[in-house]
Amino acid sequence: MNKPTFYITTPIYYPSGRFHIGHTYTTVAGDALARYKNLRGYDVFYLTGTDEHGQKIQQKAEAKGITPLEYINPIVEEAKKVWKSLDIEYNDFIRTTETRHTKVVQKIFQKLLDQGDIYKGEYQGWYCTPCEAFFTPTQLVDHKCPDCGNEVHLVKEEAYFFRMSKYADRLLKYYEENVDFIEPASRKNEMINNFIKPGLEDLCVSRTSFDWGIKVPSDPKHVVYVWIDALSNYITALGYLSDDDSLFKKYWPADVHLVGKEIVRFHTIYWPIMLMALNLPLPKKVFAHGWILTKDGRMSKTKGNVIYPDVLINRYGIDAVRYFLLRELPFGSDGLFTPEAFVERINYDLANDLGNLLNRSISMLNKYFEGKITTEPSKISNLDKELRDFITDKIVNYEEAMDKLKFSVALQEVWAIISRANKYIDETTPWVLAKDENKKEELYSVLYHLCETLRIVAIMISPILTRTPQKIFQQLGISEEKLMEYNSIKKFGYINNVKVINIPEPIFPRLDIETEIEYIRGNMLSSEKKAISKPDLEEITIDDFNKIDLRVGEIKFCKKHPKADRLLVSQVDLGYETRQIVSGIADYYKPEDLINKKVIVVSNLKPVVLRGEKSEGMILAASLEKDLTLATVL
RNA sequence: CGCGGGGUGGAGCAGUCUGGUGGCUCGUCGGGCUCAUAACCCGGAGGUCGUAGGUUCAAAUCCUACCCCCGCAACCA
Repeated sequence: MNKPTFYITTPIYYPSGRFHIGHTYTTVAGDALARYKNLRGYDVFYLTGTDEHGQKIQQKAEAKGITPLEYINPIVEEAKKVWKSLDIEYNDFIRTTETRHTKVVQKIFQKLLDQGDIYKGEYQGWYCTPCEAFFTPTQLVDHKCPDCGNEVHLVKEEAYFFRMSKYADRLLKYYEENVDFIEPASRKNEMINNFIKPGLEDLCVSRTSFDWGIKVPSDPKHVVYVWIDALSNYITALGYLSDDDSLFKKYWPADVHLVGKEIVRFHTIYWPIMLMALNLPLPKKVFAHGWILTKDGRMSKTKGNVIYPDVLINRYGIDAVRYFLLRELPFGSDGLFTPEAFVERINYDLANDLGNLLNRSISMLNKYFEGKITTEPSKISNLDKELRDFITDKIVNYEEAMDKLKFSVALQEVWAIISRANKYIDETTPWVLAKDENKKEELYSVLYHLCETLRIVAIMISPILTRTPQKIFQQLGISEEKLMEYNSIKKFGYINNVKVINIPEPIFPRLDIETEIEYIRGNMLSSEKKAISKPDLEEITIDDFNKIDLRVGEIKFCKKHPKADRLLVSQVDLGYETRQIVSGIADYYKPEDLINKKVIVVSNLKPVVLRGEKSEGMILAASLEKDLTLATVL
């Protein structure tokens, strides 16, 4: 009676803009895993949600003159719509602005404070005024600023800290004892080498610089910073420390936290340590997937290469999108999205291999047996047996891959079956058998095996393709529940007494490759235009503008910054004096190109020191996509 | 010497831990079939497995050095 439980989470997403295919990727993967585990008899809980606090949202809302919630709500509604349009079946959607979350976060914070894991301290640091930077004692060189060599002084700013270092050893031990905790394993080494070995620093867990957040109960001028606020959603959603914590008792610890590789650190260091401090069991696995890249690198609005899921869903359907995401991109490493790959995958795999297999099988059954499968065939040929053995074999591989979250591998295994079935038709040549009345039984066996294979395939793809299995069942004339159950694929020969549809309909129409590539490209570009036409910034007044003093200056001398890759150091003659200015343009200009150039300079910008070089002003430049050009004067 | 990932037929990837036929998808060339969505099936061509050394009977795989690409970090006044 008691099913084993399986708790899956996605990260909670930050609703500061439209959700793109990257968000979709994680969420679809989680959904596929949830559906798979469900099929395999687990009691699954799948959680997603949104992380709604923080300075950025506060600023965006202010810029529009609305409250943060007024700003967020439509985005969240939109996100839920997208998930619905992808058949994402989450068990809960948590928003960090909900009371069930904020109340518990306050309790957690207070608890950690009471037991001494969180303490009130200062942004204690040795502050270098010219550099405007804090340094730890170990970073100082001869008690002086490591960058500029100036005197530093101790500065304090009130904040709350979490004692991370206290738990470092326990964390390493947990890594050792649970080798599968972080996957892929390469991420684990990265965490250990980069962050744990050098020594964990206490983590600043409150802010006073903005107030859109959960107030620290005992000290309301502080808000709880993102770490505790966002990460704890995984337990607050289950009712931890609430009146009803039955879900928490049932499902915690999580079986898998799905995360992008950019947030591995938070989930494999901060989060486990928080849980240790709360004396709770740690999640069993944190799985980091890669990014979806395009030909020219990461997706970004300014590059105009962002893909939004709704564009693809509306034109190609849910299953095409879900299939592509989980088939084309190896889960765990970065993958490439190209319009070509997308369209070709749909045509070759879905339309040609699977769709056509269904189509040809059904039409033959109609042609030769009035569309009826009655009983199991009495004689099994060698070819039949080969097909059966092949399928049995592939099911084993499929399960292994799914259990390891290797969706693309799992789908390959299923498609191997489809491919084998297509070959089986060639080998058995039903159209030849049909001409010989004595081969009637043999012919029946072939069609029986094809229908049964299609039934098995439909079940195997059901975690990933949510609509297609129903279409296959419907065309095969299968309506009995027990013919759709997962365990029925383990033994060949379940199907009987079905009458297939009279005229098969293509479940994936073939696409015209060129047309569709154009279409997708067009939609990637249009997002670029939107990004440029709508700057999301506050207006300034003429008085604000007049504060800026712009001067034309001539670059007399320029060199590479000795300690920074992307910086150039120029001596700029402003007429009344020569200034040294540091600019982040080394990727675009060589020092010698700049000499004698007349540029526009912000002359009254506060001087700072950048990696040891003083900079007294700013040289203006304009950038579009990858290019950057200095604003020069002829 | 900051950290990590990667360099495999024209394209995109697997294989590397546990040395011993270099595999998959697409493209390309040729053949087969006609049940089917001009789909499906078979075969061929095409690879110094980044470079140079080393270990070994044997290296894409192990060791050493180097080159190149991509992220992160630093940093863009």
